[in-house]
Amino acid sequence: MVNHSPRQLDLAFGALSHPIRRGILARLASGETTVAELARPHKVSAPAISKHLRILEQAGLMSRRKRGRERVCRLEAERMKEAQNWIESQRALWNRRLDALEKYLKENP
Amino acid sequence: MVNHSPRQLDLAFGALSHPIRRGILARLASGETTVAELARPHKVSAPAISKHLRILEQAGLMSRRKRGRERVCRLEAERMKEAQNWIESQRALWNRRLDALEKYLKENP
DNA sequence: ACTATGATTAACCATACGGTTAATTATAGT
DNA sequence: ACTATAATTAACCGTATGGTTAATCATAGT
Repeated sequence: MVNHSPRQLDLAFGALSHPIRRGILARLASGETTVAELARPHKVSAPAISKHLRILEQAGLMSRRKRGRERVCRLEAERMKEAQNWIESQRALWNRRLDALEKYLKENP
Repeated sequence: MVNHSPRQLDLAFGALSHPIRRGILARLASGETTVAELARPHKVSAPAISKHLRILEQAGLMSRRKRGRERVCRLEAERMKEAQNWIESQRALWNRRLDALEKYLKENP
C-alpha cells in the first residue's frame, strides 16, 4: 500500500533537490550497488553520503539491505512515479490554459 | 535562454517540497492572481506567504508583477518542465531495467 | 491630507540541511 | 586472535527553512 500523504511528496521533492542525491538516483537507475560504489564519483566524506542515503530512504526513493559488511542500495520507483504524477497533473492544467489562450488570441486578432 | 545549471534544478525541486508552495502552484495553474488570493486558503501569516513566493520565484516557477498596490503572480511552466524532464529521464532508465528483468525471468523460468 | 489595504522587510526563534572529523559497529580475511 | 574494510553514529559548525510579530512602503479611496 502506497502512502499518498502530502508529507511523502514533501520528502520526495526535498530528496530530489540536491545534486549528489540526484546523482545517486541516476546511478541506481542502472542497477543496484553498494554504498562505496555510490560514493565514488562524489568528493564528500563517507558520513555525508550516508546522510544523503538516509534522506533518499526516508523519502521512499531508495532502499538498503545488508550483504556481508556492505549495504546494497536499490531504487524504489513508486515514489518517483508519484512525484512525476504531481508535476504532470500540474502541467496538464497549465497547458490547457495555454491552449485556451492561444485559441482566444487566434479568434480575436 | 533557459538556465540548465544543476543549481536551478535544486531550487525547483526544493520549491516543490513544501505543501503550501505546491498549493500555490496548483492555484496558479488555474490562472494568475494576487498574493492575497493565493494566501487565503492557507492559515499562515502574510510574511510567511511572501517568503514562499520568493522561493518559488527564485526557483523560476513563478513571477510577480505590480498592479496598483497588488502583486499579480503568474506560473512559469518552463522550469516545471525541466523538473519533469529529469524525473522522466530517470523513470525511463528504471523502466527499461524492469522490462529487461521481466524478459529475463520469462526466458529463464 | 488622512486612512485603510496589499505586500514586503526586519528581527527574532526553532529546527533541518550539509558538511566535517573522530569514534563505533560489524564483517572479511589471514 | 588480529587487522583491515564497509558503513554508520556522534558531536560539532555554519547556513537555510519556516514560522512569528512589529515595522515599513506604496497605492487606493475618501
